[in-house]
Amino acid sequence: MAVTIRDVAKLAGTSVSAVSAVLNNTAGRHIRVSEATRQRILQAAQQLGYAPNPLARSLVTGRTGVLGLVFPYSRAFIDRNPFSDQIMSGVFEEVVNEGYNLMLHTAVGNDWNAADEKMLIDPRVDGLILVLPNPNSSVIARCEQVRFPAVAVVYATENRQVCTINADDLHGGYLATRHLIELGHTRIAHLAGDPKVSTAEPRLQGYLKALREANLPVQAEWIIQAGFDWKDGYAATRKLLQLPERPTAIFAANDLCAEGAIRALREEDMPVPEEMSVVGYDDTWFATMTNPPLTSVHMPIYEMGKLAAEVLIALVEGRDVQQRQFTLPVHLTIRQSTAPPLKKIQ
Amino acid sequence: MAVTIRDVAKLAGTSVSAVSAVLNNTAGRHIRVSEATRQRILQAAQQLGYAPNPLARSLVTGRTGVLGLVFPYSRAFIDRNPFSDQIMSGVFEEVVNEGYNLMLHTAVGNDWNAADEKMLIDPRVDGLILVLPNPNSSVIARCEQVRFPAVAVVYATENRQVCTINADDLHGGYLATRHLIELGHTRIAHLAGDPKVSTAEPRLQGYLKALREANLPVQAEWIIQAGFDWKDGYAATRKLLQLPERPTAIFAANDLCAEGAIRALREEDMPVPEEMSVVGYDDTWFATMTNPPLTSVHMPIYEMGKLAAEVLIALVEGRDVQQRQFTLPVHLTIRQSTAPPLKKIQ
DNA sequence: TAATGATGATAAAACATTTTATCAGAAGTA
DNA sequence: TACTTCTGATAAAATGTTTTATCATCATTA
Repeated sequence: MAVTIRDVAKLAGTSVSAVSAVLNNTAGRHIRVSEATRQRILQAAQQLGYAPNPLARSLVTGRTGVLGLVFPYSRAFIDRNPFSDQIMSGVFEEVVNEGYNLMLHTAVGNDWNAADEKMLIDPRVDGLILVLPNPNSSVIARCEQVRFPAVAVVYATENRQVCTINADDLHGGYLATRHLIELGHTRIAHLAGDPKVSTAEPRLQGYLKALREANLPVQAEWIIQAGFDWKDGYAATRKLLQLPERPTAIFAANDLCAEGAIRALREEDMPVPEEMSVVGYDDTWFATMTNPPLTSVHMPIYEMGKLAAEVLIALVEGRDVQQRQFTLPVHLTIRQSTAPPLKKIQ
Repeated sequence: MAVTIRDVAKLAGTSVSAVSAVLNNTAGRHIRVSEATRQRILQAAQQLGYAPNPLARSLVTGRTGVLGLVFPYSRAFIDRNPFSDQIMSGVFEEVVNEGYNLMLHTAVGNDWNAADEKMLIDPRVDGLILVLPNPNSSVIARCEQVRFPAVAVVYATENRQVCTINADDLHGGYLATRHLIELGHTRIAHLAGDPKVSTAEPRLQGYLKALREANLPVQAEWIIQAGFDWKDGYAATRKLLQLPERPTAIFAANDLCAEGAIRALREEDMPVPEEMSVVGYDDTWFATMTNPPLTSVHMPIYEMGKLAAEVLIALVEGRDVQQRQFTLPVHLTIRQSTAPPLKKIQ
């Protein structure tokens, strides 16, 4: 059906190996071919519209030019989280620029079983980019075990064989909280993220660090186990507002969580930022769309995706990567959801 | 390096073909194998942790179990448009459920050149899902020409060989406009989408149809060529507000465009919906996040993605698909951005 | 008893490449 | 002249499967 290398060879009146050498620009290495036949081959290939079969090629070379991108599958995560878009966007940019292709993988549950792992570590891809909430995922261990090229976008606490990429979430939590302190707030709540997700803990630690540094007491009931979804922020804030002693500022787990908080506040007629300051996290495009626009810790998500692809490609191509762990800097983007606290007239 | 079928055969003390037959559950068709050796083979495969090489398998079977998903590459489209997420989410759901894999493709420019087409129509994928703004894209033509299984998610005006999937955008435009008319509006503007995108025109036609049906005059300066991005809605609305005779309601090209409109109105201290009603389009999760939450035409984007994958899989597996064009229904989701016009006291 | 048919199994072909080994002839060198 | 080296090229091996063809063996039947 499709035109093969044999057809080209026949039309050019030469051998299969000569065609292969010419079309891969590898003539002169093992196989020599004269300029005349070179031209004949090129012309024949052009005439037949020949395209090499990547499967056959990969089978013998052991390389496919395809990278696997692994996402934790959850409809919520993919559907309504700008995070996944941006990381994919970054990965894509690099992958396309470097002439690679991208294969998408996912798990139906939260983690992977042995059968899934076998599905991931697969000759069809040269390497894997693992976007995982859980740094102890068995997939990572498996990749390390069989030395399959992989880069994990995850906040890894321990030293790992696999390259890991994360943002400085500890500093992010610190920046957000310090900003509120500098505005004059002393009663600052934190809506913490899902503790199963690796970024939740360092953000909380950053929050605590800033409080300690300013000699502010840590109020246990102002640290609420919320989550990364919109509804988590909403529910947590409602809980917060029922406390006898209310905070004057909220540092939310991420932008969606912050939006949930703003809604709960709006329902209670507490204007943001006048009566309550709110800081988000991630600083995706979504942060500019809320009302008021969110002050948020900027996470270089796009850059993390791009870097992940970059490192993986280096690994795949055999270049040695000296660095094991990459921690990208964060910064604070100040918008209109934060302001000094109201002076209480007593 | 990796364990092959030959290793399994050797350990089981049998032939390669027997192993293949047993592991593919195809024993009895051409090759017969006794229960005893069957067990030996199974045990050997298990013991060695054998996984078949998909490349080699695909090379001979001509099937890969991989579908290609083609997106128009634009950073804006991928980054900040809930549309792409949802369609991908739908495709993913079906693909995972049916045991297929997904390969992501894109073009750096807006369309594809001949070299790109060769890259898309590729033995590595069994078929293509084409998410294209332009129904006249050469990729579609190419797929039709070489009879490569493909499904296009696009509003196709003409009858095509390739299966196309779209939503009833004409009816959507009609629903949005009729809703405003029923609220009592008589001066309704439309911020039209990019005419190069195939959904723009039918939405405009639906708008016109509703106006005609209600015997309302069509005011040319109230139909503004805007676009599908946030900034387009913002700019168009500013233009609209400078007109001597202002409308009392706006039907925007999509939700992002509507949000831009709301912002421009907020800057001019025109509260929505009191002084201006705004209707969006798409009804993604984003529509619930704006202030006020958007009345919007619900597009079954997720379902379109899912259906696209479903149809393509049917095509790939050789089941005959009787229907060529699939048009999914839309409906209106009413929220708080629309209200009756203010009664003018004269 | 010879022919037929079923059973269990294997060898070999095919898939489309790349890579390695081989080979004939020309040219250069002792 | 005889030996080596270089040049242009091809045949064959290898990649890891599935599929087709072939082959014994044994039971069944005429």
